Amino acid sequence: MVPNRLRAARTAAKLTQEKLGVLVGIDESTARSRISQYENGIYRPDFDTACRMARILDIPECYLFTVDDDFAAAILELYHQRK
Amino acid sequence: MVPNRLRAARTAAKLTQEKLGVLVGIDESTARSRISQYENGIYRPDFDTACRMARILDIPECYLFTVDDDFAAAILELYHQRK
DNA sequence: GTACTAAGATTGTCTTAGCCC
DNA sequence: GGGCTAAGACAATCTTAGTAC
Repeated sequence: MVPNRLRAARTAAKLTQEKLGVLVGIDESTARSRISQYENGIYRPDFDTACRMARILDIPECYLFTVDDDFAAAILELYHQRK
Repeated sequence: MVPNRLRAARTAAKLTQEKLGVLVGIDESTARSRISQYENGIYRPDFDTACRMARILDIPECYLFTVDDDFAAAILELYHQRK
């Protein structure tokens, strides 16, 4: 997962790290720590967790795995066109 | 990573599991085992390995992380349009 | 030759318990 | 409140060695 994509999508959704973590099913005692580790590139979530985050943030899961910024933007467009 | 996406892209590229593994920098003594484990969903590669595989297979890395088949096809189209 | 798998070795993430602003 | 991080606990992957077709 690309750490910056997660942070960008979370702040766009106006959620705190803890709120996002709890919404995807992480225990509230560890949600803050884990999301922070993901956004700072210390650790990577497993694919299922990434998919749940994408669902909450209303983005396609593959957006979180796109390195190129322009291609990432194009994917978001494609996603909203199809909704 | 979605195991079937990797297998589909590898067979489309007409590579054996071992050949793909070696091309992405995995030692030839373990390449066969690891790619097999990835394609059968036993283990998941780390993101860097997935990106190197995508590069060899000429697909966007995010294609390997797209669950929906139709959206995956659309991403491939988008990728080839932009090349 | 090609693909698959069990199990110990290895490397990763997760939780806990704090910290700073 | 919101975000970040060190370190031990824990769970994942990787390598080895071998099987099956």
